[in-house]
Amino acid sequence: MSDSATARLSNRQVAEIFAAIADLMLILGENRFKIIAYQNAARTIEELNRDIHTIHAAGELRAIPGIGQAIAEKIDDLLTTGHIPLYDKLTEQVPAGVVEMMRVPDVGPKTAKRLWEELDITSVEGLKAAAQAGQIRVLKGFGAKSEEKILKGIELLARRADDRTPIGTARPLAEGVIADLLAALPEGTIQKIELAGSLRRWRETIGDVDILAVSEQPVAVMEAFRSLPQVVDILGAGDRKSSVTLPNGMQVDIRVVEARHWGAALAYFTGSQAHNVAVRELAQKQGWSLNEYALTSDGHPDLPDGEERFFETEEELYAFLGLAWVAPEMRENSGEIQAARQQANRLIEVGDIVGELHSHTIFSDGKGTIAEMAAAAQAKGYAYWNVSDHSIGLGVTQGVDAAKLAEQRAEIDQLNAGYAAAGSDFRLLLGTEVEILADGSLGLADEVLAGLDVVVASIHIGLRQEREAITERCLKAVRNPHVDILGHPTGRLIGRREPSDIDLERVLQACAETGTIAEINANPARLDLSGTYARRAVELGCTLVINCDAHSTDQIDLLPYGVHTARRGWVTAADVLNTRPLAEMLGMLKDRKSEK
DNA sequence: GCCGTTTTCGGCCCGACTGTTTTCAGTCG
Repeated sequence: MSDSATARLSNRQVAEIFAAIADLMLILGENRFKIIAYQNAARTIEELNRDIHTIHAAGELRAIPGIGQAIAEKIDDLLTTGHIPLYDKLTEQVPAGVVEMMRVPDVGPKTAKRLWEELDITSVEGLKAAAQAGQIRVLKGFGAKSEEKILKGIELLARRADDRTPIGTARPLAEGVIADLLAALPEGTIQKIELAGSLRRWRETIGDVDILAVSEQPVAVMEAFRSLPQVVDILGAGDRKSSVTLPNGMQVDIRVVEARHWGAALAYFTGSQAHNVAVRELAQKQGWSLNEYALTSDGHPDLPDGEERFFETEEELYAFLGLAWVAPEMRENSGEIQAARQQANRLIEVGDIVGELHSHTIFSDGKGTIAEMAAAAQAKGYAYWNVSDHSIGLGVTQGVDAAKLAEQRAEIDQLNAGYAAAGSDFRLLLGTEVEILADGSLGLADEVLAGLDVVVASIHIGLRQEREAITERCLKAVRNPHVDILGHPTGRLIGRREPSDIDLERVLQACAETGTIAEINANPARLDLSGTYARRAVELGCTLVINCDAHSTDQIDLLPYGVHTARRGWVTAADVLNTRPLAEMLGMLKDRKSEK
């Protein structure tokens, strides 16, 4: 940890420290419930949609679920002094390499501890050498196979640089596995098959792919699954459950259940774990024990123990427990169970989106012409499409200036006249994605922006500015009456570039005050705003827009990534600008300008 | 360590698979 108490820790960094405390306690054999408390705290902090410094300053740490007196004090220590005495003490007791060893698949805390204490192994490299030399089999309970497994695990660890895969990579691969598996089996072998786990919840990064299927021939499904051409390694091979890895190192698990178990099994394998625990606790209070197959009476007031209830759908299971069906995207134990007691949440759906307000053409870095993009939009059933090429001065790409915009306007007018003549209601709009320059001024003059239909303002350069500078820069753009939409607000690229240090709380507040629309960029590399911040934006009273930021006609198909990200933020169609028909949408933007 | 329309103390989710065992512990999800 840094000696400087002034170094500003991000929510993620704070979360990592609490997760590290939990890891160290695992090795030292601390009370397991205490460890769970630290793990829960780490997870909660990681997923907070407000800056932890803000919450700390407001004295509201204890209001965060899972943060009690003891952990709140430790957060206070960390944020004010840069240290947590307990953490410092734990790191002195356990070599860092021993914690690292737990990252090797199939090496857990017990194994790591024994290897350290009994063989003095304190690093992954040392572990590899010992396994190769056949030194581990001498331990009681270990054999040659254990050594093989460890070496395989280390290889796997090295192969995947990051242990989570961006959803944009994972989803097509997972869908390919399902398609190939269905094709490899005689028709009808599999009655039902669905992605579960974090993919079904549309998390932005995926740990393992979970696939759930119904079949009366589980063994045949297992064999076909493990024989798929893209399988490079088989990690587990049971009669109803198998695990394999794909060439990119991603793990895929499949599980086959009976049809009557589908509802409970799909809920179970969709998770999240925290959501499952909360649902099970709820079941328990009603006298039922819940597993991945069924509810079983256990201490029920009116029933003998052991009575089973099966559910063919998730809806039936939730209803039995007195809950409305919970959308998978909401299942993070962040209030969704309380919400489902009241009523079902009608979240936004892909079909609610009727237009796109952020797109590129060959006038900047896009690959399609205006006409080609428009044709793709019409084919998609959209009612409108805003052409918003980058403004000049972005450096990495050519951009539009006043003259180019006039050229685009002429082309758009002509195309629109054609649509009108053909009796189509589809309309092209002219906008721009104007650069928010380093000082907060914009890449095009106000007079030029005033002549456009919908203006998106975004940051692409100078993303590493310090917090105050980049926040002020953004606020200035948000307050500009000609700016309608703040594009991909944090500039992050998942797994490749951290978000800028922008104070989103202040920026979103300003959006709410000025009526500037905050974007959820649907490109799976961005998903910016994230689900958690989208939820915060709605809480603060912002209107959102979900845009594909398409640079080619096929990128129109990225929309689901944006909509499901919005659903992770509990967003409804009413919260989103481009669910509105053209006239209403433009009216909202106009009202906003007159208020500014 | 957290938490409370059964509790401020006493709970805290459940099962498959693996390897090395002869009945189970460890790991994982």
